[in-house]
Amino acid sequence: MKNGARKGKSLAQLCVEKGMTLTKKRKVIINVIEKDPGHLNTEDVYNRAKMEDSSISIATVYRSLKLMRDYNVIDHHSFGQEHQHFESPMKSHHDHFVCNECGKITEFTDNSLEKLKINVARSHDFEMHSHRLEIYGLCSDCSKTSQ
Amino acid sequence: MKNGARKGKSLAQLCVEKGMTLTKKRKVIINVIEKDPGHLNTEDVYNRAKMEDSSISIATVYRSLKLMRDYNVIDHHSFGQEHQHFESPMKSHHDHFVCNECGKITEFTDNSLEKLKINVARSHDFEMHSHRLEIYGLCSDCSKTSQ
DNA sequence: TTGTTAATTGGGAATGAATATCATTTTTAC
DNA sequence: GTAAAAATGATATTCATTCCCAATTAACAA
Repeated sequence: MKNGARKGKSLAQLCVEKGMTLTKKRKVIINVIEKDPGHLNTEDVYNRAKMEDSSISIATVYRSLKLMRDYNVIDHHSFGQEHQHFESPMKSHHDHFVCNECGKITEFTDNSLEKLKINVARSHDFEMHSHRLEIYGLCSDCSKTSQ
Repeated sequence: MKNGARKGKSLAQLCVEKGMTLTKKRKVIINVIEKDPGHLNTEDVYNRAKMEDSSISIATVYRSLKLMRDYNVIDHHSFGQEHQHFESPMKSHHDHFVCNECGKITEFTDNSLEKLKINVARSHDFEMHSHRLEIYGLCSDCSKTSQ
């Protein structure tokens, strides 16, 4: 399976395989992304990267993230009106719950949903490369307190 | 059903029901959205609205769209890095294919997919208000020519 | 190593969509 | 009609993202 094959490889390895030059700055950025299991926006990545290398520029962060996006080694999302978020594709594919109340983003996976997506694309003669599903509403915490 | 109940009502009616003031300018904007069956971005709406009322300002278009969004009488999307798109919710819910090559956005509906989304949200104790699914890849035209 | 060339970078300017401001106009409620 | 509230137009502002260019670093043949 696609994601299975990726597991075990570091983000750095993936970047090299795709032909990206691994500079010092990029290593720092990659490191930041790999360390964090959640969703990071560009500002987050920048702030954390600066802790390791204070000379790093926001432009480099933007460029590197864009590059990794283009090379398909990281996933990016833009939830609603929010800024772009990035996450390492090391983990297998998942979708998101976005809470309209507290803004919390939770991941979930559902195999039958994944299969259905593939079927739907196929039946519409669409060659699927990627997909994303976001479900908006109230997370369990917020739906309790709003009663 | 939710969308079924909406069918037949005009966007203008919906706005009034929700408590929005129906000004001349807003009528023009509503008219533009209702006329177009597809996806409009803010610039599109502005350009078309100006044909009916040349005095209309882009600020008013932004304000009106934002208002209608907040009142849940129109749907908005931001596909990938693209700008926001709007569409009338008169039509029943649908998802989108987004072609990475030509940028074309196609709608599709799949009932079993819809049901599955509901089930998944329920089983994760998430109170679903809305959802969106986008499938990225190559449309049938582009996947042919790229061979 | 060293030199040469290409790629990367830092910092600040530029871009562009979206929002805020405020004086003026239109709506609404009476 | 009139007064208060809401909406509008024009423009300024914000803010994430990208561009620009000189300086730095990487790649690699000799």
